[in-house]
Amino acid sequence: MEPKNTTFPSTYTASDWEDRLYTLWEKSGFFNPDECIKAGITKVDAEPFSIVLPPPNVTGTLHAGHASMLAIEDILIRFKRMSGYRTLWLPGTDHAAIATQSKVEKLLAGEGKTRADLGREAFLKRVEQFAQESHDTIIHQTKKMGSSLDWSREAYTLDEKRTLAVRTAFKKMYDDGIIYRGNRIVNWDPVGQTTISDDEIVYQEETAKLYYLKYGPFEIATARPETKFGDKYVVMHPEDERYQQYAHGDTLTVEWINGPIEATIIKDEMIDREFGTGVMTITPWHSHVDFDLAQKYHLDMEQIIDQSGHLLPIAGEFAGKPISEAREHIIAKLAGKGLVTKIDESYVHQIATAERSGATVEPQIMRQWFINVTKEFPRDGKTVTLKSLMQDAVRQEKIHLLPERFNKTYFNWIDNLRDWCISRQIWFGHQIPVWYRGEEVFCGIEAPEGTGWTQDPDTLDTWFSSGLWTFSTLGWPKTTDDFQTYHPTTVLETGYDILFFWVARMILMSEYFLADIPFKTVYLHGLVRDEQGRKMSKSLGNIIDPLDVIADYGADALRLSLVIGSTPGNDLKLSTEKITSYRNFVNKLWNMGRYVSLSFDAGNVTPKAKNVSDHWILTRLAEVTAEVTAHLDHYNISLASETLRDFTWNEFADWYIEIHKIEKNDAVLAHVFMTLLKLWHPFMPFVTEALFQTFAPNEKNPLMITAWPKADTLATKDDAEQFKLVIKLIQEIRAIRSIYQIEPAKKIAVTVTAGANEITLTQNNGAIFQHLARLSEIHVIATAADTPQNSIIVQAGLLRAYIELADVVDFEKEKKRLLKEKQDKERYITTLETKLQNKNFIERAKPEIIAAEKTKLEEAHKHLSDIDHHLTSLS
RNA sequence: GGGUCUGUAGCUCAGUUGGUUAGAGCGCUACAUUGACAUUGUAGAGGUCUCCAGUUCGAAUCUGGACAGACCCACCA
Repeated sequence: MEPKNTTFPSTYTASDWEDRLYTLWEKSGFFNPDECIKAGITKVDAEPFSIVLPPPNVTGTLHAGHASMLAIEDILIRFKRMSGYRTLWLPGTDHAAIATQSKVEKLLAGEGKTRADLGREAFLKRVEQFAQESHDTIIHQTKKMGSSLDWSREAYTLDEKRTLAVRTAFKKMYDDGIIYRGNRIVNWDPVGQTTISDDEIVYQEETAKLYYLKYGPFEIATARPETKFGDKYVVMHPEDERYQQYAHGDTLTVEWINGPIEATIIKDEMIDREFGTGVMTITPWHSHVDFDLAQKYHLDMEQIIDQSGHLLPIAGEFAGKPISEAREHIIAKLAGKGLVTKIDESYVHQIATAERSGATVEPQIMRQWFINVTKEFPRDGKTVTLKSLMQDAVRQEKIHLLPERFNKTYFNWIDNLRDWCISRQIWFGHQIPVWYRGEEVFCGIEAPEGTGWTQDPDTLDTWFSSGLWTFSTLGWPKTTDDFQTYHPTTVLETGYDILFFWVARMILMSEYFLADIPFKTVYLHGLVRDEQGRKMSKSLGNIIDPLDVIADYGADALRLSLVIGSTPGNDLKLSTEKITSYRNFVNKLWNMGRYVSLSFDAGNVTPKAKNVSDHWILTRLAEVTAEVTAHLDHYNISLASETLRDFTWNEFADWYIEIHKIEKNDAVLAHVFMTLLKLWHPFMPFVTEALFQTFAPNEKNPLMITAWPKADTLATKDDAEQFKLVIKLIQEIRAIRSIYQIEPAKKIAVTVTAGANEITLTQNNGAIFQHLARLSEIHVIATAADTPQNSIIVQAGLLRAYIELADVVDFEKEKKRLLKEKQDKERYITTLETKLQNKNFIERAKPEIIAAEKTKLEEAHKHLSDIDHHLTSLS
């Protein structure tokens, strides 16, 4: 039979459909919740469901990790939209200050230029041009994934509205004294020529030389002799008995690199007595711990190394030399003076490097802008700090992290949190809204009136603007409808690698400015790795480009492979084999549609269960609908799609469609298939919409906005149960065919029996066997209560089938098979009986479990007696 | 140094509060193939649930320990 629709090809070609369908959806306007309300699809007072897209950096293109983020979020959004929620998914991009600037600087370096050659204005133009190109690429890729984002609300962290939000936020914090400017020790990146935050540091293990130096009567150890010129404090533990003769504050003259200096004894408990000799000298200008110590005792601090990594005049003859060059010379000089006692060549330590430039971070004391995370202020009659606000949001379960174990990591991070340095010495970003004129300082949203003002040249850490993202995108500081409807947002879905960078900072900002949480649930996805579990990187050449995959396999296949097997907090391995297998599944679904189209009659036919197979499939459909809905409600996206896939392939395609070829009920077939299209739509929007449009072309009412299926059914459970047994029995019979290698052409004659008070074979499922004769070469010759002679027994529940195979079967072999089965069964019965005779079990186990065990025992006894009976009949 | 997680079939992993004779996909083996689909179907083989001890009537599941691995945080100079 030809398909009614002769244009229904036997293979689904994703590229023929995807762009067309995305345009169809976009034109419909239904990505925008306002349009859904206008069209009556969503009720005005419906519960809102909102997600703001974690804005990709405008540094280039999207990778597999972005693709997985888009897939997960789109699934949640499409599911909720179909379920009737007022659903908003808001897109945007991030200017990503340092990352973007350094990318452009690299491009410039290729042309032999630096940012200084261009000047601030021309350089910024260049960056913005690059950012615009990246933006366009990213939007194109995002659409290719099928993302149902509301483009009418698109935002950019550096656009006009977000700039207003940033300046408003800065001014408020400045006025409240939360933001302050101060001389403090910061992480200086000598290559990027900017400060960076603690989180932008990557520690790398390095084997270096550890020098043991004579410092007066003491011996100190250092890996960095070049910082030691100004060391005039020597620190030891107050309870260290070796140094009892020295008191805190004592001074003594020691011979040092450039001649004698006066050293002061400091006693402090932070010293580890076990390390080296238990004595160290400090360099407050270039070490965080030393700085803390110097502040504690009000010690002098002196700069030794300049911002480009060269030694200052304090180094005497070494002044002007870069660190790397100076180190060995300094040691040589010290050795000449007899001050080097030992050199440990294999000292392993962690050195701090800048994430972006790769340079070794040099701590420096500099004048920078900070957010004070420990400043106390009143809130609702209590005294709070930014730290405590961040802790409480999660501790009081206003925000749920998924998986929950990240709570601990989160609290741990906050405990160790220091003031956040928010100023950066780069050009691309939000320039700090502070102006100076002589001693005057002005902070405002606009530049101050009058002449002679100059704006602070620094820009803000990019995470300052991203921290405002959940509400700056919704119109804040204005009180817009969007803000009132969609904030706090429902879910934040992002990678666990930016929990601190971003998630924590959004909580900080939202709690401070709105006294509210930014989102209720945080779904933290893992990293996408290659098939061997390695990170994807250019140098390994193992990058899977989402666009390539979409071109070769289609967006739906990519989405499935990114979602199935992916659980919150765990990394995902992606391989082409995996993508291929889901492409196959997409095609399988397409062909199910092709089969359904053979008998599909447009027009709404109410499905009515006739055959037991109908009762079965409708009951299962209802069960699966309920399961999938529950899984999605609990963010178990992988489980939801696996449940659906198993049902679609193993039950609907392999059984129901096969049976439909014999026992037709077109209305039920079409109903189940159409319901499956809806259930699958969030996971694979393209192929489901393509099928939907093929069956019932309706561009105004796409599948995308049809109502999510309900889990009720007209079928009866008993009939469904009965059919399950029949399926099981057929599987047993097929196994026999395989065991005895009975050729497929040969029909098997089967006698089916069931006891009078047990499940009986109705006219209907008796018919199934007869019809199945063609399908699985099973031929039911009778239904009887008696055991036929010389036959093989198979059973499913209380159904039994006797297969008459006298001409093909070696009955000695069959006896052996039965004896083995008997042994297994007896062992099983013993286990069950022991269990059921156990008083503790009877008293403590749940009644359902006991009942289930009893049924199992009953069945096992029945099977055993059947086997016995059959064994005697064989001999 | 502190912390988190993982260890189940050859591979990738499910396994909800302890209770079916421990599951799936891929791979492997055998068979089938004009059929909606060779991007398919049917069946099979394959597991001491890393190891040891404990709690319990009962442990893949809970507790302690060992071993192996992954990751995060932290400038012991």
